[in-house]
Amino acid sequence: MMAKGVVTIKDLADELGIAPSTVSKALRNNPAISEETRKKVNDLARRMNYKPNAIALSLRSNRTKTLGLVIPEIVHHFFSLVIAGIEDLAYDAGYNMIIFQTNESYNREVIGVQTLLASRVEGILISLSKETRNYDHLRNALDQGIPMVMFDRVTSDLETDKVTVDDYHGAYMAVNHLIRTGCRRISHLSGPPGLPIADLRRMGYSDALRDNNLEVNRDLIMYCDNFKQARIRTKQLMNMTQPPDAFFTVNDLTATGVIKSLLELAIPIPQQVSVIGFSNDELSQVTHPALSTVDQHGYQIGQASIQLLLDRLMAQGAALPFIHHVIKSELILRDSTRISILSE
Amino acid sequence: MMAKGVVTIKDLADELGIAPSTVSKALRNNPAISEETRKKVNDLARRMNYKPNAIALSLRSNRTKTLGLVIPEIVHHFFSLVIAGIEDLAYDAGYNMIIFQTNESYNREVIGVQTLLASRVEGILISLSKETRNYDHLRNALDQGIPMVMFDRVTSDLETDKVTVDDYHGAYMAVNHLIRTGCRRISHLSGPPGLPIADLRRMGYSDALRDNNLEVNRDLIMYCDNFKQARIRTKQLMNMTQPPDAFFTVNDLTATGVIKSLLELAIPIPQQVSVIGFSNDELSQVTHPALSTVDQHGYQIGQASIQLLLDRLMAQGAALPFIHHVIKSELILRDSTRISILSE
DNA sequence: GAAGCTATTTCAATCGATTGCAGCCTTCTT
DNA sequence: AAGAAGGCTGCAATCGATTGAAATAGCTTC
Repeated sequence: MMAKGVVTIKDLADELGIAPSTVSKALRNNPAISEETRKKVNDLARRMNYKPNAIALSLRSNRTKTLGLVIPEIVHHFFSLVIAGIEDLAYDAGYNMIIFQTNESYNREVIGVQTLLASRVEGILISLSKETRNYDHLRNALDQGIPMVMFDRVTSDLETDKVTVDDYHGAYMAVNHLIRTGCRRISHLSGPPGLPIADLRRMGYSDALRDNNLEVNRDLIMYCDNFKQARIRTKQLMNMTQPPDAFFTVNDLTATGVIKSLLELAIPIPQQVSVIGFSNDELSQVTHPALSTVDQHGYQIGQASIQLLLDRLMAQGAALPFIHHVIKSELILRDSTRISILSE
Repeated sequence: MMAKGVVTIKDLADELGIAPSTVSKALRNNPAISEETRKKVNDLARRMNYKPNAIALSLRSNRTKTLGLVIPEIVHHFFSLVIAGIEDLAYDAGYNMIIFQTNESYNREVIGVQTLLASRVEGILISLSKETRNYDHLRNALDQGIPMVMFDRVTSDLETDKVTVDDYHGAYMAVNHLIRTGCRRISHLSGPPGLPIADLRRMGYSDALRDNNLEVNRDLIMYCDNFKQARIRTKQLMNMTQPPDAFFTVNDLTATGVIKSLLELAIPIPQQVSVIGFSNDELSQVTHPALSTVDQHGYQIGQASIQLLLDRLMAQGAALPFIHHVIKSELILRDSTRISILSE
């Protein structure tokens, strides 16, 4: 049975000795078809396990029920959370997701977007690669009328819906908490300048200091966003004549490097030095002491992004205003920071 | 310019006053077309930013250049590594990936596979959900001639290519190392019975004990595979009159729970108690002490899986033998285990 | 000048499904 | 008994691109 591979409407028609168009109408419950024929067709379709060819349907309807996702790296807890959020809602709305990872390469991002366009995705979700400075590939997509939502790594050069976390405010809250618990020399291990999320977090850090009448000391700010570098930088910083009494890092992995180095130096956390990361990765609950951090709510970012895209698809090209949805970040206090000692 | 949306071959033909078939042949460098026409067509195509409609091509050629991936959860370091391995090679081979996550639900797995079939993917990569006991949805796909590769969570009920990590051997190596470094009462925190990867790791544990003439003590084996439970179980076990001197856990997150509890109990690691996890997640280098573990090589598993699938697609349905590719696991020794003290 | 060649181009069918319209067959009406 | 009406079914075009076959134009040759 069914050695021929895939069953088409024509196969059903031939089997029953009727026209393909009749079969099609019967399957779609067109009222012009008699009850008898309808039943015959449906029965046979079930028996032969007929499934409509989505490709043919797409060609005819010009709808692919497919969305494209372009993402820097899947192997990041944050991004995989975003993907999960997107997947879950896309699935409920009956959309397939084609996923491209750019590995932070601009070239792959361009090719990815082009491939998605060739596949006739109905919409695109994208988080920009670290290298991306030119947006022609995205303008191209927008010109073709493909709706787009940028999330997390966005640019103000394009008019699209956007979803970001309030990096600035998250950083501000974190640093403010450090100050309120008595820290005065707070070091910041930051991401590369020019990367918006890193810049925003650095600004939040600086502004929190200023608002508390603390000077921003450039010697305490380093560009360092991974575990290995953090190990080195921490020891350098702790060797200063006036070492920091707290670290605020651009991500959790960097913070774990700080913690590890501090433990090796036998510096008590948080009694002598406090540490706050950023992301609330899985690993933040696992360190000793458990890491205080800022939750980015990746799953919600994913959900908000796909929701904006679905809304726009629903609107059928009606001119909805562009929305920039800012997801609230949340300060998660664990054991790498002191309990608030200053109350106002 | 280009307000009409997407450019088709017919648009080019109308613009030049020639037939669509001529345009098509010119674009594909058919020798029957004059140099002059070819140039005119290619120039216009570039100017109007013509891109062939992949849907139409798929319908005609019956090739979608798309593969399907069904995976329990994206938000797992191991699985995201696998996806990355798959993505990278699929991309190089010119294939798109449609991804479905089942969230460990059998129903979603069935729907996912059916959707992939409707989308006419050319092949399927799948890691079974924890619930899956019936394989009709997969047999269905195989009957339609869709090649399939199962990875990590596989079943012997189906004849397909498979890629797994040598869980048994990894566990055996881990426990053997514990014994060689002097541990005698080794507890195992295991995954649910019936889940092949958990069963294999438990067997590796038991066999290593037996081969070293140690008894398998059922009191030291617990079903516990997450951080929270591990915190509780560890304290229970350490309260025994003869507490364990080592823990081997089914995954890294569980191991981090053990470490945290031991630290709280002020039990020195590895001097009094050793710990080995399984996976080599990002978090294993982050604990204090850094966690010894077994690397599953997720990225390679992904690469091996997609390679098997691509090979089969290349073979054009020729009857290749089914391959079960077992990826070597690797014991990663960090600071939660002692240095080998017994040499033979 | 008619037949034959060659170089180009167009026609038409195809992939699988959908759908407005035409057409056929019954049956009812007058 | 002829014509109208209504119920079903089939025809053909369509979506975008490809490709073998047919057609056309231009040119040579005897």
